[in-house]
Amino acid sequence: MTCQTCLNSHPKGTTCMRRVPLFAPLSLEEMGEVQRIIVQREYKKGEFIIHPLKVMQCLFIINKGKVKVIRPNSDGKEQILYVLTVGDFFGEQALFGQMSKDIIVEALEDSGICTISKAQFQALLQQMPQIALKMIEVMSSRLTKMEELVESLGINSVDKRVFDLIEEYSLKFGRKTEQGILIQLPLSREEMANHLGITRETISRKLAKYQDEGKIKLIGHKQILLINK
Amino acid sequence: MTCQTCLNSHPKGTTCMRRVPLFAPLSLEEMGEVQRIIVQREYKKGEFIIHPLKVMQCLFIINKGKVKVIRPNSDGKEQILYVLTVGDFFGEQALFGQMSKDIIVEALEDSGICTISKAQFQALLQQMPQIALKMIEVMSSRLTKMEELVESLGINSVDKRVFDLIEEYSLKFGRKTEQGILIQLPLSREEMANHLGITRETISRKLAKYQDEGKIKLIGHKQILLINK
DNA sequence: CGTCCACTTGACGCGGCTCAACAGCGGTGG
DNA sequence: CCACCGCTGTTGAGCCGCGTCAAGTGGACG
Repeated sequence: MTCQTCLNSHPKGTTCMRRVPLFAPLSLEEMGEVQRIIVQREYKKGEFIIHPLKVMQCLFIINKGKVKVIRPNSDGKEQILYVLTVGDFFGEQALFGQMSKDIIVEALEDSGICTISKAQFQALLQQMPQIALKMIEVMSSRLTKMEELVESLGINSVDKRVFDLIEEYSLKFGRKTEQGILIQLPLSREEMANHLGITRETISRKLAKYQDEGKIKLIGHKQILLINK
Repeated sequence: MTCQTCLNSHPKGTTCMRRVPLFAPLSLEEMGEVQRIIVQREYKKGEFIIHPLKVMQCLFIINKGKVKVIRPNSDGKEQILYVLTVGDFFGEQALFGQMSKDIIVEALEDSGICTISKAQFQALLQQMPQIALKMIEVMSSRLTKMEELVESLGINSVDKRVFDLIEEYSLKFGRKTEQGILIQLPLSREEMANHLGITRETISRKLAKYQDEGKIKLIGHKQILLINK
């Protein structure tokens, strides 16, 4: 199956690949070539895309939706490493040796994921070296992001960690309104807690505190208004 | 200045570059080419190699010694991200946009560092695409390492974090003896604490506890014997 | 409209941080 | 060579914040 969604959503032949940073440096013609080896799959919310039990050596590129990347540990806890969204890729670790087996990627909403097999992606890298350079760039910024998370977990107070997360989400998932920035939360309370290395109860209390202080306004469980100062 | 140490330590023309994973896929001839554009510098223990004040856009490759990579934060605390040693490289983030300005790299002991300027390294990547692939591989494993650290900081107890660090160092810096594995610590107590997101006092107490439990034996401040069970 | 699960809120205990005093070590200068 | 000083590490006491356990609430979704 070729990338139906891609083709469908851009009937004139231009593709959704323009939105994927990894392929940004390619010419239209080259993109067409890549397009032909892409296979798209749909995943329902909650479905596992990568899981220790079903091994799939592919590069995955998000075409629609959001996913979370998790490291589960032995006693049932989960560390959420990333929330990835349209244009992001994952699965590259498995393609370059060094795959740390127990990584789980799960769809946060109904998602469309384009996949390229290991063999074909390696051929692609040989054929279009620009992709390799772009890949280094993206991995470099992901590394920076992980380093920031390490810093946050290592030295920031819980209070700062939680508020920093809200500010990060306001940039990525926020929309400006008159009263402030309205944020569509990609994660539940428990998931946010699992990202910040704290418990669900603690994050509840912190959010309640910020609301008392007039910094934010909680709207249901899935939206936060970050109030202008 | 060309890479004096490299040339000196291998008078017959073979180079120390064989020990650098990044250049492992190159032929001898290609290594010679790379050798010619490398500039080596010596750093004293405690000297800064990368620092916000002295900007240097280079790729750095460790030829001798050890360095620590730090993220300092506004209120004086330091998060130690990595301890790098012979064959490792750093500085690549600054070469691919996205440089998070406030990273510090400091020599843990007298070190010899080979540098390649940004322009020359980019030319190298064009000319020898194998290097780009190897670079992706190394960055992928460094990413995995950071993800492990995030997991550790996020969900492991302090007790487990400290002991895991000892076990990690036993693999990297340990030497087998009759009584157990003798570890040459690359970091001081305070630095280990800054790596694990805890305080110097806490790590002292944990180590004392492990010694009481017969798991380790403290030898001065710079060695630990990890006792066989 | 009803059910259920995620979220909220409270009480309590423990672990690691803070502050403080002291010991050990290395470096420096007389 | 030793005396001094500063820095790092150790140990103790007390406190505070987050985790845990438990009960109650509300929103999301069928």
